[in-house]
Amino acid sequence: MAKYPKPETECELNSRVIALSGKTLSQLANEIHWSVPSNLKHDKGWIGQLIEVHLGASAGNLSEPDFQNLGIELKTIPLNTKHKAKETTYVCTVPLLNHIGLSWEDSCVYHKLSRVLWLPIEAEPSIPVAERKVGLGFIWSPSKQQMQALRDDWEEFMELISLGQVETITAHLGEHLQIRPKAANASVVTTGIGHDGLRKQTLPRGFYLRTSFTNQILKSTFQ
DNA sequence: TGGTGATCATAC
DNA sequence: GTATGATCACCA
Repeated sequence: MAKYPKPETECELNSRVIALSGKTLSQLANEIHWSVPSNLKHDKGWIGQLIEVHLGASAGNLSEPDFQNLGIELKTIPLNTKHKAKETTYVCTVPLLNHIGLSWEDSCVYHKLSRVLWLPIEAEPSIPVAERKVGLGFIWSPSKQQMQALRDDWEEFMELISLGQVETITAHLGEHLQIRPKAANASVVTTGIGHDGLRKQTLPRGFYLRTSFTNQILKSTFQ
């Protein structure tokens, strides 16, 4: 029997989230005999994976929700001293090929964000990783307005991509969603559509949620 | 000092 | 390379 079996219901997941709130990362790491890195420079996904184990998320690299049976995606939110989101949130890879006719409802952004368990965690560099505390997580779905806003950004991006303008897209575009590189380094390439309409090797990119968007979610939840 | 562009680890 | 998990590092 696993020490942290997967939660069977949303209610059960919620109780576990409440149990995690207020705990430090060293407490959580000690429970599963993990050592705490002194910084996250070489362990950028460490906190996310630590939380996955504690909540009984299906570990692994499947392109499925973290809690498949519940259809819920887990996302940690790094907070600064003002308790605001410090970083943008990665959503998924940008489809650069075979996206013709792809509808919003069939997009990875729509699916990933339809139901999310947000878990705020202290992330000030001045606080040692071990002493950082987990906040109170909550399960969220986009409001009608948020959904429409995300859709508007997504459609704008997908139009540019289908016109072969991927390389003109910068992180400045998009009100709530943005597109930035998502790769091991700048020499990684994937196939996309060039400005001439032909296939072209280009840098893989991902969709990210701006901090203003996640902060809006935090505010409406905790105000 | 905040946001954009770049990068890190790991499984397959 | 792509998928998972994100934060780092630098420049405006």
